[in-house]
This record gives sequence, structure tokens and C-alpha cells, in this order.
Amino acid sequence: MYAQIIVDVPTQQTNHSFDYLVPSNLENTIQKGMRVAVPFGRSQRLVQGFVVGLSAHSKFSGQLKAIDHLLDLRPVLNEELLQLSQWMSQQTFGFWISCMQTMLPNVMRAKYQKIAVALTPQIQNNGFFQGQSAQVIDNSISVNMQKQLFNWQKKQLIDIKYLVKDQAKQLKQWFIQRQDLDYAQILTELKPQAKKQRQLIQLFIDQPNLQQISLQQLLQKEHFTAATINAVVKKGWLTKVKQVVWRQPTEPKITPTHDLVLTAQQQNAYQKIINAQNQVVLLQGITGSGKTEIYLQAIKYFLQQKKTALMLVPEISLTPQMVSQVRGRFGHLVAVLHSGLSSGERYDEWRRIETGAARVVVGARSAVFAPLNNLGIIIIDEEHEASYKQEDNPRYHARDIALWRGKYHNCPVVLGSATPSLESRARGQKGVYKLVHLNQRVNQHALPTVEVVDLRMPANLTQQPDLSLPLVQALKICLQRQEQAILLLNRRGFSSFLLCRECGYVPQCPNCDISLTVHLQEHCLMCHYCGHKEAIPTVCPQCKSKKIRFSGTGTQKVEQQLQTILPTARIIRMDNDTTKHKGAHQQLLERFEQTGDILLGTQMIAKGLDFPNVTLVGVINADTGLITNDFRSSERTFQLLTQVSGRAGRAQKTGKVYIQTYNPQHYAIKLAAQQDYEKFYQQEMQFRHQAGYPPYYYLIKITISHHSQAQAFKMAYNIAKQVRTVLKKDEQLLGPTEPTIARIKNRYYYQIVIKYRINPNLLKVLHQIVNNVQIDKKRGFLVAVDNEPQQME
DNA sequence: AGCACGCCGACT
DNA sequence: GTCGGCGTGCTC
Repeated sequence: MYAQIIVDVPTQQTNHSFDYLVPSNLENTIQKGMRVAVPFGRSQRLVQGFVVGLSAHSKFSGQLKAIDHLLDLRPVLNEELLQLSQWMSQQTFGFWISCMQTMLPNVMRAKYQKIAVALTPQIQNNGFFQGQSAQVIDNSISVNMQKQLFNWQKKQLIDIKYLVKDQAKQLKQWFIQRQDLDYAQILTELKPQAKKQRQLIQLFIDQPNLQQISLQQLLQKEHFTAATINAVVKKGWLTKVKQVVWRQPTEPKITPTHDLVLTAQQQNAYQKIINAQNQVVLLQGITGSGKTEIYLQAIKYFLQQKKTALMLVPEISLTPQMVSQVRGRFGHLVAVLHSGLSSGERYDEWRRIETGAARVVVGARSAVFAPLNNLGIIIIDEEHEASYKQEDNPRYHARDIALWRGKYHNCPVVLGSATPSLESRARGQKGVYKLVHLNQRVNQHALPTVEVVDLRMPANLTQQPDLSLPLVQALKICLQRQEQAILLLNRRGFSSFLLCRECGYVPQCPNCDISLTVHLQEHCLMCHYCGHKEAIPTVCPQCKSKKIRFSGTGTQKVEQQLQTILPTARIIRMDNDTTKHKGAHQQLLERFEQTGDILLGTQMIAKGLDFPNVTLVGVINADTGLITNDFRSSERTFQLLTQVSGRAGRAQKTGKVYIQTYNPQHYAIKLAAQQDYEKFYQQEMQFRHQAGYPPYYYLIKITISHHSQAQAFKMAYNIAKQVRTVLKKDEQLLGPTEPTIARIKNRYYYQIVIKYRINPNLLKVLHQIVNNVQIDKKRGFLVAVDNEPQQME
């Protein structure tokens, strides 16, 4: 018997299966999808691998090696996920092994250990072994020692062993179990002075359904001592067993919640979803239209059909409130996968899903790989969110993965959003997806009124550079009424840097083509890309002027301005600085809800927050996102503004929104203010059509870099030439061009953008290019292919 | 990724 | 002559 194995060596040359002999004692246990340890390479080093096939023959003509041992008792990747991983590797131009590993909890990634075993007593007494028969060889060992070990190995004084360590550890705890005995009878047998033992037996009599109880609970909550318990166990009345327990990451304080009554519109959407069969449903619903309730009831429907459900939400929306809402409906059937879990917790949740204990999975991007069987429905909330695309390898889009899985399971996929991505909406228009609208708010409240404030008009200005008069007046009224406000500072493509007012000099990073940003807390200038730090100069290094000052806008600066103009306001600032600590995000929100007046923050406050007392929303700088040269910048701005506007007036009180901008005439801003998605969609589609962007064309971005600018350009030029040979008439290749930041960590970057329709030849050539990259890598080139890039800069 | 092989310069 | 530097190529 032979096995086809994908080994854990993520390179282009090893991106295919290798044949191995299956030892006869493993023939009955080995299965596709299991992890194994196999010898790989000239030395005896062991690496982790995945079994992707089993066969009676091997086409390999060389000397075959045998599998060393299995790492799993059962497959960790089922047939579906194996197929998906292969498709994903094609789709993302990533290594198959990397795709398989991103599907699994991190702990399943093998750790490798090299161990030196002393073969003679003399060696063992050497300083390195310190009397031990074996020592771990790791990176801390000096070069000289490495040479020494090499020599010893040659002289056969030591042996080098390779270990593949599985990090996946299950948490086990002791339990005390009931026996099939007559405990009332036992009680009479017990000596009267054995008071504690009596109590323990009584516990099992009082609770006839109690099969077992954890040792920990007996000791801590019931206040028994180990001696008592051991005595009873010794008599054989109870048994002590060690069992696997799931680490419960958030203790399941489940408060049951009940289905809400659906409005006619919600009911209609619900019916369309549960009858969708294998279709994709685009649920386009304004904020407050009750999408979540529809999701929950749809999930309930499919659970009743003995199926499972997967719901993806952006990481930022995965708040305790949202989780408890889902847990309230489905209790312990829910598994939650979010970034806050430790790797052990994540593994336990994964196991609960895999064993079928959890049948509803809620999670961010990577939860799309949850090993659910018999999927009944997949939901992607806020489907337009860019965070569904992973920005490093493998560069997958969770939406694409979900669509693939939906097809595999023949189940509906629901894409939900108030502002669908143009790609999805266009498919809805064409009937590829079933388009369902929700244009009424559940509570019938009016949408907030939106006012665009033109920052170019002198009449609108105040003493504070970032706060306009209309906004300040509205804030004052809001505070007077003891209502709350949310202020958004759009940080896309924006940062605070140092500027010399005399000569215009801006300090630059010596390694990257980018301005250094000011970090007030650390009191230094820093580069966001390479981490370079330097002191803040007091005189301009170029013209020696002392007029070198901050420029740009940061949350801290706006906070100061607010404090000056509204001295009594209690301001909660939320940005990367103040939310660094774990749980800080949640704490700040709670503080705002209880005692805050103004919540000032970056993008992170735009989503999902629902505070009934917020009646005012202000956008400090609506247009920073429009300055970038990304073709999606209008779409992103429109989505952000619409989203943040939705934060105002969620309850009884009507909301008001102020958008400060230098481009009041820009359609993304104008239409966001009018809350007119349809018009925006029409206009943006026109632009995409003219410029040849998605959804009219597919996009691929190739990034090439090298320490030498000339080399980088040459390689980019060659790749462009290769690609051009297979492009059809209406397809385009842009570049090679320098990206916005042409140099990062002293590497020069060039990028090529390809606009194509359906072109198998192109994909073939791209795979070829990727195949050759390995050779170029040795000469210092880095080439990355990004299918459907989300970031164009 | 690791590791061996191989082909060059600077040493016992 | 040999040790060891790194460039090149292979791994079932």
C-alpha cells in the first residue's frame, strides 16, 4: 500500500504529493486527511505531512521511504476540506500545504525538535550533555558546538533524532463517577463517624441524575477533602476517571432569548432564504432592518432539519453582546471562533465542531473552514467587508470559500449587507444571486437626517481646525439634552507627521519611501512599515528653522480640540493606542455607555455599536479615504459613511449626522448623505465600466520586489511581457508601476495589475510564473500574486 | 525549509 | 594539500 503525502515544506518545488510506503501495521488505520510524520530529504529528518491519497501502486521509480508514524487517530481534514484546499491553492496561487494548514487550528501545526543522543558514556559526560543521555538541539547552540556535534555524528559517537511534535493537547480533568450500586444500602454500611464520606454518598442519592462530578468542583465548591474522596473511591463505591474536558473560553452564562415576531418584510426575506435551496441570497437591508433576527430564525429552521449552520461576521462585530445573542437562542450548540481565543481554546472549539457537539458556528474570517458536516446554511454578514480577504498568504476571500462550500453542500449562502459590494450587487442584478431587499426599519423609526458640512466655507470654521461650527453647535445641544455623540475620524491613508512651516520638509524613513509619523506617547518619530524610530527634532534638519511642527490629524489632537471647546464633556477616545490591551475595547464601550458624552474613534467605532442614547454622529474628515488611488475608494467611503450614519438615533430619539468634507460635491459623499445606495450603485457601476474594473473585469495584482531598483524593474518588465502574450484584445495589463510606497525595508517594489475576463491561458501562465519564482527567490526577488486584491496601493 | 554536494580561496 | 566559505539543487 502506498500513500500520497503533501509535506510541510512550503516551497514551489515541493508543492506536489510524494509517494510513501505504508507500513503493514498501519494499513488498516491510515486514512486520507490524516497527518503523518515522514522522513524527508537526505538526512533522517522527519516532517509533518497530510495523506491526500492511498493507492495500491506507485509511479515513482526511485527508492521509496516509509511513513514513520501517524499523528492522528482520525482524519483532521475530511473529503470536503481536502478538495477545498486543493481548489484554494489553485485559486490563491498559494502552496497546498499552506492552504491545508490555514484550515486547521494552529496547534495542529507540527513543532519540530532535533535531539542529540549520546552513544558512549564518554560523550555523555561532556559539557554539552551534562550527564544526560540526550539533549535538545535548538537555535541557541553556538556555531562551534554545531560543528562539534557534526563531527561527533560522523564518528558515530552521537545520533541525531528528529521529532515531530503535535502541539494539540486536550485538557483532561479528574471526575468522580457514580457506580451501579445501591447507595442507600451503602449509607447504612458506613460507620457513623465517617461524616464526610456519608455526605459524599448523600450527594449522589440526592441527585439521582448526577452521573459524575468533577474533582475540582467537589474540592472547591462542595468542600470535600482529597482524603475523603479517596477513601470512598478505595472502597469501590465511586470511581475516579480522567476525562477530556473542553476549555470553555467564555463561561457560558446563557440567558435564553426567544424569537421575535418578524415584520412582513422580514417574513418575506426569511421565506426566501429557507426556500433558496442551493442559491445565493443577497440580503440588502438598511441598518436597523433586523437582518440578525432573520439569520437566527433561518439557522433555527435548518437546525430543525438536522443540519448545521455557519455564520461569519467581521471580527470587529464579534462582540460579547452579539455572541450572547446567538448563545441565547442555541445554547451549547454554538461554537464561537474569534481572535481572542488562546490556541488551546480554539482547538477545543474546533473539536466540538468536528465531533458534532457544536452545530452552529459563529466566527470571523477563518471560521469559514469550520469542519461542520451536513451544512444547511452559510451566512456572511456585512459581506462587503474587506477584512474577509486575508492579506497574506494564502490570500483567500472568505466569501469565495463560503460560496464553494455552499455549492458542495448544496445549501443556501446568504450574503447580508446594507451596502453590498459592487461585485455581489451586480450578481444580484443579473439574477445570479437572489436579491432580497429590506428597506424598512423594524421599529419604524425614521433614518437620521444627514448634513454635509463644507469645510472650504469660512462661515463654517471655528478656532479649532478639525471642528466645524455646525458640528460644534450640534454637540453643544446634544450635551445639553444629556444625549450622546459619536465622532469618527477617518484614518484611511492618514497619519500625523512633522512638517517644517518654513521649507516644507517632512522627515522620511531612511528605509522606506514614507513619511515618519509622530508618536506622542513614546515621544519619537516612527515608521509604520519597518518600525524605524528616531527622536523628534526641535529644529528643521534641512533649513534649521524652529518652525517644525505637527501636521495632520490624530484622535489625540481632535480630543484636545474638543476639550478646549467643550470643557465639561466626558470624552472617550478609541483608537489603536487606547485599545491595545486585551478587553480594553469592551471596557471603553461600557464606560461610554454609562458615563461618556462623546465617543471619538477611528473606523472601529463605525460598526455594530447600538447605543440608544446616541443622537448625534459626526464625521471629522470624510474625504481622506478618497485621496488614495484605489479604485474602491469611493465604495469604501460610501460604505463607511452609511455605516456610521446608522449609529445615530437607533431608539426613540431621532438622529442627526454631520459629515465634514472638502469635497461636498463628490458623489460618494453626496449619495451617502442622501442614503441612496441605488443611485450610488448606478454611478459607481458606470465608473467601473469605463475604467474596466470589477465587477466588469477580474483583477490580479503581481508585486515584485528586490533590493536593487533596476533588478526589480527588470523582473517586473519580464513578467509583464510574459503575461501580455496571452492577453485577449479587450483585456489589459497596467504597469509595471511603482506603488504608492515604492520602497519598504530597503526593497524596491513594482506592481502589475491585470484586468481580464475568463482566460484559462492567463491562469496557466501565472502558475508558471509562480513556479519559476523559487529560482528567482535565490537571487533576492520576491514575487507575490494576489487574486482579486482588496488593497490596490 | 534543511541538508548535501561541489567548487573556490586561505590556512596547517 | 585540506578546511570551510557559500552558491546550487533535491527531497518520495
